[in-house]
Amino acid sequence: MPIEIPDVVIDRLPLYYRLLSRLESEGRGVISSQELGEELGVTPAQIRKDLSYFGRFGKQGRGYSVQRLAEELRLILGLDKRWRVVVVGIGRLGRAISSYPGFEGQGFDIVGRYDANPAVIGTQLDGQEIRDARLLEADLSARPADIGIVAVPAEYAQQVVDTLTRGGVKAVLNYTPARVQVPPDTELKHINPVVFLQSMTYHLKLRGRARA
Amino acid sequence: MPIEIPDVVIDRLPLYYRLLSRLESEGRGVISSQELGEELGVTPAQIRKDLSYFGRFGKQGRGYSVQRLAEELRLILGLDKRWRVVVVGIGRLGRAISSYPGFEGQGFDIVGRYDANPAVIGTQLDGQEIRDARLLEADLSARPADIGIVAVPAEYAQQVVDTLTRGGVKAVLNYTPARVQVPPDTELKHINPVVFLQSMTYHLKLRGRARA
DNA sequence: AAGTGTGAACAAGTTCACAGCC
DNA sequence: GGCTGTGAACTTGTTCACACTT
Repeated sequence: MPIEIPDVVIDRLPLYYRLLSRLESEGRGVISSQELGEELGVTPAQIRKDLSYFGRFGKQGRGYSVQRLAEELRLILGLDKRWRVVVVGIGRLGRAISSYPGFEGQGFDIVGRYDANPAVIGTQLDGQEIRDARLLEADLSARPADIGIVAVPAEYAQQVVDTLTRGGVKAVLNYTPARVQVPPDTELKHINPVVFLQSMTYHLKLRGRARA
Repeated sequence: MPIEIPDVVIDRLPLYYRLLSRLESEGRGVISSQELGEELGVTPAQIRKDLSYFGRFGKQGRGYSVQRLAEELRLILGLDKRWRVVVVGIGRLGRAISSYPGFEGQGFDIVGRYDANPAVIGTQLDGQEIRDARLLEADLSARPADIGIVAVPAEYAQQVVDTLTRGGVKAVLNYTPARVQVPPDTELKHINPVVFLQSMTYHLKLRGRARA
């Protein structure tokens, strides 16, 4: 692909993929951009344009083969591979995330769980031992990982991220409210529920539903 | 404000606010858009433009009063009010979310926790009883809530959301992978870690770090 | 001198609309 | 006839650059 593909497009693909994947399992054969759009709340033109960055997957007058398109999206997103994920910080949140049943089926293998709390280190979760966070760097050099999920207290976020990137991790999902720095070749995304809520309250306030 | 404020602008305000709030507690008096931008990875022009939608908060030649700007953002985002939040689905994830210490300090009160599992109903969490999800609708009409957080199994997401909106909730944070419908006057945001990971693997794949 | 606020220029992203193919 | 793929038109969002204020 010679031209640069906008990030917003990439971010929509998993949405398309999820629906296609469901339709595929339901045995649906063909679908139009019209119908996809209705289902997803996106304009049909948007979907066609997005897909056209990657190739011509549809048939005029007919639509898209659900199976074909799902497979193409798997390839585009790299979901035909398995990805090695480490989770650092096995508190309440880290526990919930790392046991999330949705990862495995989508090609994400939790290959390591780390914590700094002596009461937690050495205990088992889903049949896997939680390891001392100090071993993270050595573990990564022995057996690299692709993705790091960070769910430690905010004040440790940066040092954990540094360890991850030094260990060759090229994508970080940060559940901490701290903004962290990563090298330019590393993907970084933040998940912070407070930020989501705060932008929603702006709209709520305009509707006058606030209480003192 | 006569003109419409873009949603992307609203979404950046909590980011600005978080930094300002930290600087405020550190006693920092004044800051320029330049420095704010460096700290946040945003251009100074972006910050000035965003703020200009809401008023003139800076002083030429000087910058912004940290305290003043933090206060203005609190007002804009409605963070001077307290917001009533109910959490539906108290499994591992719902438990982690609803006990997240960041909410309370930011004006979000968890006023109700609901689950459908008899083993969980009636138990305590942070000194609050987990209630039968079937009581949600009645509870909401007696004591309304502003925001609903949904962490139930995906197949129940829509019916929970319907109950919430029927009960007058005007903002929903959906932790479920299911796409749900809400009335047009209701805010809806999704948090789905798999979607985040899937868009990151697109970039990872381009760097050739995948394993079979 | 330094830094805001903002119209104007520019860039990015979305939708239109239709030629072309099934 | 129906629906894709895609340039072109349009809309939205970002950056520039400078008049203005302290």
